[in-house]
Amino acid sequence: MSPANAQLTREDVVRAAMRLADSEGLDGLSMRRLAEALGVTPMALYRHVSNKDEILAEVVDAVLRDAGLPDVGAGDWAGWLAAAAHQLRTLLVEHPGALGVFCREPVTTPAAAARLAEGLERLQAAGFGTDEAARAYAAVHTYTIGFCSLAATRSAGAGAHPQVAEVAGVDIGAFTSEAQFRFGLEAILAGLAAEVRTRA
Amino acid sequence: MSPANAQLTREDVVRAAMRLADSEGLDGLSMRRLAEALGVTPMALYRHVSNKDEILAEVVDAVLRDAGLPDVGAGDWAGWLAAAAHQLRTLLVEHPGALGVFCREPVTTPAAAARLAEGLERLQAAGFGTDEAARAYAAVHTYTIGFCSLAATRSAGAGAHPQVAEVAGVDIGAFTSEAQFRFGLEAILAGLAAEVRTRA
DNA sequence: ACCTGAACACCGTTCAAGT
DNA sequence: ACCTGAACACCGTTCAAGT
Repeated sequence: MSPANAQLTREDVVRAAMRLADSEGLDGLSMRRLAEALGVTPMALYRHVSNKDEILAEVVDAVLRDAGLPDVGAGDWAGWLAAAAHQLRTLLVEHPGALGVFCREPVTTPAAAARLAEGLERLQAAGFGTDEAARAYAAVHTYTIGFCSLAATRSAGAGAHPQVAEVAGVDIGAFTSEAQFRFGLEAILAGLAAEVRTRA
Repeated sequence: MSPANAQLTREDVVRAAMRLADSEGLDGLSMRRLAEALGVTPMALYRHVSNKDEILAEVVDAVLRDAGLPDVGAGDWAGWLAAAAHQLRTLLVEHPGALGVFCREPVTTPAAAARLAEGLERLQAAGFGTDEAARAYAAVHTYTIGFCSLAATRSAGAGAHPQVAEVAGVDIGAFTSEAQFRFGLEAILAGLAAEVRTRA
């Protein structure tokens, strides 16, 4: 089945891990299944990566790098943050393997650092202080990760949970809709805008 | 060692699970270790609960019930939401087992439903529409879970990760401080206040 | 009714060995 | 240099059996 006559590379491992996590979900990504998908024994992977966490970190970096950074006109800090948040949400929905990493450990890969650096630059250019810019970026980032983390529990199992639709008369499913994401994001951005206005 | 002469009860199992998760972290809570702590074989647990998820759900409900609801004067919707968020954050830091459940599945236990119901009541009394109230509650809830999820990755291992302090010149550790939590929370609440003001 | 022993189908990872 | 086989120390859960 597997046409992998050629030698296995680190890139092969990472790309296969992305595909496996995309299709099977985060729980479906195991070293053993990954090895199977590559037509190789589990231990062969350890020639190319030192452990599973390293694979996941590479998956995150690949996903962020593939996406690039939001293309928003300079000067519009809120627009950039919003675009970055929406883009990150889309990525994490499509790549549950990456979401798992964000929830498990601090993500400090090159692509993540580049993203943070550009965010800070735009915020500072708009009048945010150094600390304030970091806090603003972190607030949006935290909200986005949290939202995706909750959203994943509602969709991943595809019926794993009893599909509880209502709690206290509220449609729980709507908690993870895109409209809900936008609502909360805009509240944060409005709050940040008010904050920076008082500084200026 | 174990003085469990008396018969095992469901309550015993849940309380032991809380203690284990509190002391060993979420990863340390396994059926086998839980059984060991109770001086019993793993399968004995299945007489009292149907699976691990059920234990975790009970842990969440016990934690929320023990905490009660914030005691804030009527009329102050923002104060109540802020108190509820800070309280939830404290609970989740102290009980990583509960955090794991929030990140894994929709929490719809009685105590969670009571919490949601009171939040909605207060928001609606303050002029939020039915949908708007649910969205406002969800935004704060999402932010809080997300924050705690990220915070847990920085502290749980207690040095499991290389303690990367700086990314792009920013102190990553500050992303999960209580001051940062307050900052983001206040931004959301300010945004929500502005939103409801335009409705009124 | 309550608990145990043995087993099934999984994990991540290490170590010694093969080519 | 690259991969394999066997093994270690774990998981959650089921099933048949013991008392």
